[in-house]
Amino acid sequence: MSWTDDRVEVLKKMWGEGKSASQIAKELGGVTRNAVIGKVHRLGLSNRSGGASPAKAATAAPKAKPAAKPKAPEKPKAAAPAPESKPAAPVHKPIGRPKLIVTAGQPLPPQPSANEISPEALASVREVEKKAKRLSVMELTERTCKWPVGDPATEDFWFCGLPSQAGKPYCEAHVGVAFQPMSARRDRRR
DNA sequence: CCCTGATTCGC
DNA sequence: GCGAATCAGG
Repeated sequence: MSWTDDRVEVLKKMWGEGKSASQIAKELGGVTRNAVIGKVHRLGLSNRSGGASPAKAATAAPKAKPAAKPKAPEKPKAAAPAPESKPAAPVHKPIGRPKLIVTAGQPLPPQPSANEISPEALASVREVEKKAKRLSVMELTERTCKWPVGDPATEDFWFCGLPSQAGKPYCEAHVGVAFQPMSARRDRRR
C-alpha cells in the first residue's frame, strides 16, 4: 500500500479529528499504526492543530548524541476539547441489590500524603463500590478489577469489575489502597 | 502487558 | 519516503 492522495486525505482528516494512529491504520488498512505515525510526522502534523501553530519544531536535533532528550513540546492548550468519549458503559441493571450503600457525598480526589490508608483512599474505595460492575468470579477477566467486596459467605459478595489498566489486578482506585508502600520505581530496561 | 504517540535508521 | 523496531509514557 502506498500513500495515495486520498489515503493521505483520510489520514489528515482522522488525525485532525483526534483519532488514534491505530484507529486510522485500521481504517485505511494495509498499514500499521507505525506507518501512520511515521507519515503523520513526515507530513509535519504531529501537532494536532489544524494549522494554528507553525509547529516549526527545530528538529535540527543532532542524531549524534543519544543522550539528548529534547522531549516533545507537548500540546500547549487545545481550544477544541476532544469530543472523544467512550460511553462503552452498557448500563448495568442491578439484579439483586446488596444491602444499602451509604455514600458520604464527598468524592475528594486522592491526595497523596500519609503512607497509611488515607481517609481519601477509603472514601475513594467506597465511591468505586458504588460504580462497581459487581461481577461474579466467572465474569472476571484479565482486565477487570478483582477487588472483592462484601462477605464471601453471603450473597452479598461480588468483585469490583471496573476496568483495570493492565497487568494490575485492580482498578485504579483499588490499586491505590492495595499498594500503599513503594514509590521508587523508575526506569525500566528491557 | 493493554494502550498511546515519538523517534531512529536500514531500506 | 517509508515503516518496523524501538523508545517513553499512561
